Amino acid sequence: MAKKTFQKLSKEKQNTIFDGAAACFAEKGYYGASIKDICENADISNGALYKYFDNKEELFLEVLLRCQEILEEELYKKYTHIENSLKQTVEAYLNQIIKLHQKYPDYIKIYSNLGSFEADLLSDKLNQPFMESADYVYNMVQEAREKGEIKLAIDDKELSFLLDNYFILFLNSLISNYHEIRFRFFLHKKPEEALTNQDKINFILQSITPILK
Amino acid sequence: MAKKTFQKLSKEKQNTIFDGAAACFAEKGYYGASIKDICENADISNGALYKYFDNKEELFLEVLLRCQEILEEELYKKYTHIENSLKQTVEAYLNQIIKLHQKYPDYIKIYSNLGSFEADLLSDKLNQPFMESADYVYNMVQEAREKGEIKLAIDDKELSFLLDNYFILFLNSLISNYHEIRFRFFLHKKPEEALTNQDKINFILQSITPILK
Amino acid sequence: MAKKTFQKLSKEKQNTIFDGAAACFAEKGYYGASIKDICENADISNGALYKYFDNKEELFLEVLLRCQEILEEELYKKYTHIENSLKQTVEAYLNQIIKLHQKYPDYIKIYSNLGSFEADLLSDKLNQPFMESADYVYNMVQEAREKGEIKLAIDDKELSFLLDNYFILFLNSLISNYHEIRFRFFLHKKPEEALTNQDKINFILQSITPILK
Amino acid sequence: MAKKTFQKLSKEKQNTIFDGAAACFAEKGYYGASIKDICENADISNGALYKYFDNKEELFLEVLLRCQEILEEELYKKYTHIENSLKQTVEAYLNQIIKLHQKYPDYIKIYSNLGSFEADLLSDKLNQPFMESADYVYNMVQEAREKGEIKLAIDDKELSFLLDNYFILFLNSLISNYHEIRFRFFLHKKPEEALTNQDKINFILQSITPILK
DNA sequence: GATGAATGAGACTTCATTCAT
DNA sequence: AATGAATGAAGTCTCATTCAT
Repeated sequence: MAKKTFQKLSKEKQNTIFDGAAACFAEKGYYGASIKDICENADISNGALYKYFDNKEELFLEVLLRCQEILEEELYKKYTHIENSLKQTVEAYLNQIIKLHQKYPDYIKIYSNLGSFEADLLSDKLNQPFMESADYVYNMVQEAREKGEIKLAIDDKELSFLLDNYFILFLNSLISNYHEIRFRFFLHKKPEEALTNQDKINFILQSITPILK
Repeated sequence: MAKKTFQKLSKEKQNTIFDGAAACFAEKGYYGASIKDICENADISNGALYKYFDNKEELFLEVLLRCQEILEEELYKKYTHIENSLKQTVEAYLNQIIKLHQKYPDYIKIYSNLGSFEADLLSDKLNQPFMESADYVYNMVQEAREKGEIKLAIDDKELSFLLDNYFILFLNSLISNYHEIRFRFFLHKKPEEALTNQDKINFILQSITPILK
Repeated sequence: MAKKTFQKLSKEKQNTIFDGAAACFAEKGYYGASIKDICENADISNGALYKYFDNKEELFLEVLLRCQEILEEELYKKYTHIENSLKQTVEAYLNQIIKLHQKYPDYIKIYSNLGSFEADLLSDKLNQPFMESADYVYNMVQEAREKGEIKLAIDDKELSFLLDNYFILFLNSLISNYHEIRFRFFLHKKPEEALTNQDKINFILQSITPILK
Repeated sequence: MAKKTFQKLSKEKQNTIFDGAAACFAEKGYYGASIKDICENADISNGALYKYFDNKEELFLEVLLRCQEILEEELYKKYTHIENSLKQTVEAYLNQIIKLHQKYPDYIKIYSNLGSFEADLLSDKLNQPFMESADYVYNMVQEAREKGEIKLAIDDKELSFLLDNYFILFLNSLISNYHEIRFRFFLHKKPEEALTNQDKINFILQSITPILK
């Protein structure tokens, strides 16, 4: 946990610091990001950082918690209920992921790489994994079930897993070149053709259509 | 490309070196892995590494190529045809992923993190992204279609994307704590309950059953 | 240019660092001098050096500027006017070169080797070559001409070049074994005989006598 | 001294090796030149070098001896007698220096930097300094004296020193940017004006004219 | 509490030299 | 005799962290 000194700072200042750190971690990863760069990005002195956090690892963990906070605030809180159909909710959710990525690209990049090296390295320190997304999707499916929207004889758990897969890999495609190319492959896009986010959304919506009534 | 000196080594020695390097890259990522550690792991002297590769980056790229080679040899070559039903093929493929992971955990970890920081950093050097998997799955679906196995009114591209999502996220669950917990969540496993790979396979097979005849 | 951190140091500390570096560069040249040795000589930590200068090359250039500064302060500023005869001025100048060499042997050695490998290597970085000496000697001759001291029908440019040759090669004899032996040869000194600086000065003065009235 | 293995090689091969080494030493100095580069330049294997010479230092010393040999063969042997006047001999000698430099630029660069760092470092190993040039010039003056060519009341030793200064600094101007600029300064050449070797020769000849009859 | 200079271990890479083939 | 792969010490430079001000 961050030191008291840090907690006395204004929320605004705290977020400025997290933003600077997130930018560095997103660009180069945990090991690649240097304290010097982070301090410059966060607009604080080298010494100040060590007044706020014990060390680099603690700072990284705090940035991860800030990720969680952002997802909570910007994604899950906004979609507690299905307004219309499941299909529309899925579309809205995918669009919200895009907005989220536009607003917080660095945090999203860090989050989506959680499965990667560094996160595992620190996983024993991260008490509660980020299962908000999964939880949210499960609720989404349950509501749709109640509204009788689901045609296919598929279990709620299975369907929510299936949908969450789309969300995870769509998010990855915003961040990783590899996943962008993977979408491009399955959409049969030629190298010279543009691939828009709307193309990907349409593809996903098309994919789930036969599942729904 | 690796230097001549490296190519003169026996395939066995070459692989020993790749294995040592892969272990380090898998554990700590590109930036976190040190040349010193790599050399100790690979059982070569510090200087020798630089007789074999121009620098750390080239070594990493060569390890990625070795990943590709392993996947090619151990996964795709073995499943060119659907022997029985699509469902059985999916099951066999998932089991093959497990075997592959048991035999080459480090390479698989590196591969599955390709979407991450470092890989993107080097992505312009990686000429051909790893789309073998996607290609393989697409063929799998086409064959199933010809055999009239698919019930759901879903496009080949869409279904193969859906299946490939399972493969990717199943593979991730072997490697990343986060994805393991995610499976656990969707399978409604309690913290004290064990989660076996067979559980995950059954869950996936169950999920795709309504899609098939 | 040196970094701010360096410029904040006291002049004394700055010169201590330059002195340490100069000693190493004088002894082993640019490539031969190691950062480790330089830091030990300069009594600073390895890391500190890189807070002061971007890299070894910049440090070397700064040492060269310090050379220039020393020559300016200790040689040229002190002899702006011919007090007595040209001959006496030449003698005084040669003696001043000796004092300078005694006080700053390392800087003088570096300066006198400016024509050498490394300096040329860095010559595009050295904006203004060290032509102070040449300029000074030219003024010396002009003043002597005005005072009617020159007998020989020789141009000012030619005479000043001739004199500057003596100064350069006298300075070299203080530093380089080769040039010391060369003096010894022309003075017909036997191996067992001592060769003093005064011998060399007398020889030069004797040489220019027939040129003067 | 080079090992027997080296001495068994043909003179041609020996010189090829010296040439390659000289090119490296001339470009980067003793410490800056690497054995790897030298071997590539000399077109021999890394191991062969150590069959021919004990180590880098010995190789460097042998290259210096080759310098001496070249000077001997190409400069002093060709001018044992004054054919015409001293002035013409000086001119011929300066032109010969140019030719020598064109033919053996690397050796000449090394030679002219003898006064520098590395040479001193190794000076105790260099048994006989290179006084051939000085000796040659002294003879030149003695012959001129006998022929009654010298007007100025100057001693042979002094005049030969004076002349040798010209030769040394003219040679330096072919090699070092610093000495080139120095000539430019004394010749009052503007930065945009070209400075040819003939300009420098004329300047020197003009300078010595008043000394001669 | 905040600064940023200082530290020295450790990063990647190159080096002169040795030695098995 | 010749090769060039192997060595590991040492090169320059950066790093996370500490500490005097």
